[in-house]
Amino acid sequence: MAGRRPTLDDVARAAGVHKATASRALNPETRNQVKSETAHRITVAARRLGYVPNTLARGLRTSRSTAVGVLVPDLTNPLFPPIVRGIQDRLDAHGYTALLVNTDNDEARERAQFAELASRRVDGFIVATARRQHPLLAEAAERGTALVTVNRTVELPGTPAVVGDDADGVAQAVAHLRLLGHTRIAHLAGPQSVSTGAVRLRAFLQQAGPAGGAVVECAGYTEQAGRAATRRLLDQYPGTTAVLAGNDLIALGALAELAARGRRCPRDLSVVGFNDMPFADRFQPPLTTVRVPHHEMGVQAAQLLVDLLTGPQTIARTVVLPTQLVVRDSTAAPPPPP
Amino acid sequence: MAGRRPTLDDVARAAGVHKATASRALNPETRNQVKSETAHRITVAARRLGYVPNTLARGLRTSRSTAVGVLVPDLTNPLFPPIVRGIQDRLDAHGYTALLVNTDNDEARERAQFAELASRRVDGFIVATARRQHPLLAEAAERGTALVTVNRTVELPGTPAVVGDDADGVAQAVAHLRLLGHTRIAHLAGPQSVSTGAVRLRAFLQQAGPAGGAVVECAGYTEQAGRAATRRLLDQYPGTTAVLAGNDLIALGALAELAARGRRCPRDLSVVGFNDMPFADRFQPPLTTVRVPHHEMGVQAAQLLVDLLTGPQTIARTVVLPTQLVVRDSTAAPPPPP
DNA sequence: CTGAAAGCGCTTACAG
DNA sequence: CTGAAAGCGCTTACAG
Repeated sequence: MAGRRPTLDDVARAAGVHKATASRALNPETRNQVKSETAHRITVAARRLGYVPNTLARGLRTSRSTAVGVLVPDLTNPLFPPIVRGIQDRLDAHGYTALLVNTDNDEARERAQFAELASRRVDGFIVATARRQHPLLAEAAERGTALVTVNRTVELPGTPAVVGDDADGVAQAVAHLRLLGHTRIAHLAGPQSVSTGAVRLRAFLQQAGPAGGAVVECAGYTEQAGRAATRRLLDQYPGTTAVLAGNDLIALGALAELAARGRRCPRDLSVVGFNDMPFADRFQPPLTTVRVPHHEMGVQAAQLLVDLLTGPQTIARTVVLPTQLVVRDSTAAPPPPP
Repeated sequence: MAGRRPTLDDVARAAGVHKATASRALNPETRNQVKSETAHRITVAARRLGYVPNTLARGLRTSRSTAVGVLVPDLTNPLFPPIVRGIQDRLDAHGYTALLVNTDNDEARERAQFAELASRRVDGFIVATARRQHPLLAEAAERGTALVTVNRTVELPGTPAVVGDDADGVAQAVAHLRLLGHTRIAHLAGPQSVSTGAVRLRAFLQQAGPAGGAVVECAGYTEQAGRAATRRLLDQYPGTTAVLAGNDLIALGALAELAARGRRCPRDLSVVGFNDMPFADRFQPPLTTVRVPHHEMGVQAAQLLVDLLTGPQTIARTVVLPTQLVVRDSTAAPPPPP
């Protein structure tokens, strides 16, 4: 658009030096290789001309794009903006840029987006779409692609991940419900194809003990799936007095189904969510939920990837971030038995 | 990361042709320039080798990055994910990629991010951070940078924009309140440095008529600013029975201040928001608000920019999208006078 | 400390 | 229809 941007050669000419010298002067890492007086002259010329280095040309030469691909299912799912923001913040601090794509939980779309990112030669990937079994990620890891998963894990040994301590979160939630007097606690489990769904269910079963609690699996982490699952739950296990939802959206579905049946939360049924998504405190009723540090998750994932990209031989770590139950108004003592 | 990706030359060699021919065969636009048998051989070789074209190299040569810079204040503001998603969806359809950055309403940060995008040679910008007076955008427009604003406008003649019909939205909201019987309607105006703040205020004053309604300006489109403004409003204009908030976050602040004073919505005060942000229907109380088609806004903004970038001499249009009042539970008839 | 040269991976007039 | 060559804007060994 702009009428030909000045190049390094333009700057060099203006400063009366060779473009190689200009390149060295303008790069902080090599600036000490040039006489400070010359460097200064070049800097001034660059500023005067409004020179903006061409990152693409630089990347072509160095085979590093300083760009990172970020895969999320859908940015409009309120879970992801804080994660993405955390990623961007930390990436920025290291001079990287995020290339963000949505997969809509569609494998074909995910492959297309992945190829698009690859064609832009991203240096690595931060993946929030991981399923436990994930051929695309397996292939990428096989090729030596730098890869970090966030919020979820993939069952690929050696793939670094940043996740919340979901098991502890479940334990806190169940303990809270027990303390209120609940004995018939059910779990609206998230999809078992995804690590969070599996981990939270396993933790629930462990907390529920040998007697066990009712479990209904949701088709997805959506309000609609949560509502459908709640329908089944209330029909099959009418004695249930408390529910631990796989996430906040599922909890929202439970609240909707409750309302549709003319039952009240928490009077008739206590509901605990998972994630503490934005504005969960403003819902009707304000939602008791397990807070997961999403922004920090993104920050750590970005840091992990940067370490991988720049470090000599960084060990692949998995970072587990603490979770915390936030008690609000959707939980209360169980109703007296009829 | 991956052990040297195959280049066009590798593909050409594998197919026994010159790389120029391979280039033509692999590009849909030039494929007809090569014998279809040869083209097929090249395509097969490319697939076999797992060839992924290098968009950076292509961009260097063609001086088109097929990337677009997108500026938002803060992705975690629930207003923006739908807009960004709309942008991405339409950009994708045209082979463009969005480079998304957050400015945090900080001018220095915005300049830094803008320069970063410029260094990545984005073909144009979609700007959701526009202020009415915006030196950075003025400079960019001056240089001939392709630019579209979304949701807000900048006072730069000839700059295309996609906005909601805010004036009509305000009219609908005020009419609704009037019909309920309200006569003392106040406006918690958004910041006047931003077009939405100014347009909605102007429309409100027009609807309020010569008698006028109370107006308090918020320092920002935030819950906190909304709460502070509500405090001033209730102190100075205790007779107010209904409030039109500059946006939903401001409305949320109003609800918070109300709750803190032990007053109820809608019984003591009706509140109308603006935007219909995600989950506004799940708030306590479900919020009456003016729906703005954010996803569509993003779609249209992306289309406008693509037109600008690819069209011969496209006229700069401004697109105004319809808004619609959504009546929920935060509005009711005014309380009987004491 | 600075310059000359090569090359990153493409595309595209220009020949043939 | 295909090839040879130049060049997009950088960086970086290699000389001097």
